[in-house]
Amino acid sequence: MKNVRVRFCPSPTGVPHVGNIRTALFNWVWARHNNGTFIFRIEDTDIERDSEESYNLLLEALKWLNIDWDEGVEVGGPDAPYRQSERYNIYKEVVQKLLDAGFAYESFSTPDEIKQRNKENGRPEQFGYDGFDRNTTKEQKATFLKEGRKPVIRIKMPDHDITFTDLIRGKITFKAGSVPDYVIVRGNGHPLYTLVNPVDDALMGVNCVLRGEDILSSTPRQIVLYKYLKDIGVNKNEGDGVPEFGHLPYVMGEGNKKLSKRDPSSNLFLYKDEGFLPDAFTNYLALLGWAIAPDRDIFSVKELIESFDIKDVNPSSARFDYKKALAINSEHIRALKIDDLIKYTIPYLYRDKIISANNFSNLQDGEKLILQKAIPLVQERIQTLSQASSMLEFLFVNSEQLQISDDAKKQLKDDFRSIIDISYKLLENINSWDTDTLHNELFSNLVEKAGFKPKIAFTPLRVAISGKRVSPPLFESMEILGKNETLKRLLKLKEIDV
RNA sequence: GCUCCCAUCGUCUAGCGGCCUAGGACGCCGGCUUCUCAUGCCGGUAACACGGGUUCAAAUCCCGUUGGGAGUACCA
Repeated sequence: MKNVRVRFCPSPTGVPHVGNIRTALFNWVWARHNNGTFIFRIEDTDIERDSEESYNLLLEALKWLNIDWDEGVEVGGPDAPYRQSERYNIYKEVVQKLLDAGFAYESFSTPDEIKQRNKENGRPEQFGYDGFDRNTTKEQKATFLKEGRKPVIRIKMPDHDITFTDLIRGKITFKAGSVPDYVIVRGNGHPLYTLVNPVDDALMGVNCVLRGEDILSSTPRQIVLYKYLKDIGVNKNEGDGVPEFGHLPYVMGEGNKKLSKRDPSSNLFLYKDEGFLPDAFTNYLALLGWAIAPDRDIFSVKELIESFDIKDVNPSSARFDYKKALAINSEHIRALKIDDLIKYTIPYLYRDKIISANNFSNLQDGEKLILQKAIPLVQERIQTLSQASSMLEFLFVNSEQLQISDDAKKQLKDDFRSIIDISYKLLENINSWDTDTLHNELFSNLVEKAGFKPKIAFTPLRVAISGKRVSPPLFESMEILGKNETLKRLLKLKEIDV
């Protein structure tokens, strides 16, 4: 098998987008599956919109999902630099060669003139450029330059059909004449994406291009350029120099629209902040357009890499379903070993000011102990890591700080004080303070002897202990809090106004 | 307008001519378990867009229609 060389080449604008990152993921997985090379290049030729902040967010995004790269920004490589803003000399040279070979030409027509000509010839406005300047003579050129015109540079498109085999969609043919001669360099000398993307892929020997289907229709013109680049000797790829293409289906948002940058749910960091596990999010992303088996959809990154085949990717677009993503995340959380779950949860608890440090070893001993006992209690109850904060907060405050929610107060029936009384007297005299004893004693006294229904008996205790209507298991929570604190909380509830 | 892509339950998908009275997952609705909430287990709901072919046989192949989407920039 040939050495697969794929790349991810975003332009650093805005915050990392779920659809974009899915593209990065599929490239990365395909590289790893084939023991190939994953290149990370930055396409920052749009001075207006690109930002350094956005670049850093891109790094952070890939780091979060554990997507690493073999060549590219930060790590370097044989084809450095990997930021296009640092490669202008290269492009300048390539353009000159294309011009010399007659594959590209200077075009002096202004947009208005093109529009005007289309109108005069009865062509629709969207027809685009008409090839008018292909044969500009030296004299005409001199006149134009004297007029102060600055030409753009266009690629000469051939007049035959262009066919390629898409890895995901099969054979695709574009009719001759459907793609006009397109601009590769602006009038001000600034190279455009249309040039730099194929040029860098050619120079870096990228032989497999996996990208969103939104650029499917620009593939024919790129194919032409790859061939020209091969002819002028700036294309490392074998054969005619054209890489393989695979156009990934869209990730859709609400309605039938591509998940847009404006849609808040497209922001990758939303999921990080909510506490999606990186592997779980990767799992879900991979499910958008691909399946590991007919009857399974939970898998590890390792399994993904082993099983992934770009040819199995579904060509139709997929909707991002938050609830399904949540369900996948929940399953991953439940499958975690306790120590790992603690490790993953700590940053969120720290962020929410529940605990005092950002990693386990810097925590106070008491906090460590609580976490080790409490995390198993919430493992089956949280769907995201950040949910642990609100669920566990009551274990990290004292009885004075504990808030009793209105929702919890509503659960209290008239006789709750007597239940608290009985419980208090009972618990006061318990010496072995563990879950089983607490359960047995409270159950036999409140339910069996006093005749309360379990739900009636334990609700006031739950409210007293957790301050909430819903909490982790009651007796376990009491054990973690300890006798002293538990009794204080019972007293506190007794004196509350409802 | 022109070019190109897409089409199985509400959603993500399995299916690549017979194993399909279409399988799984999420969601939703019931039930059981139960100290709340979850988990777990059991059950239910629900789809091949339409019309023509090809074939002994079509969700699967071909054509058309309809519907969705993208491109048609001196953005990427």
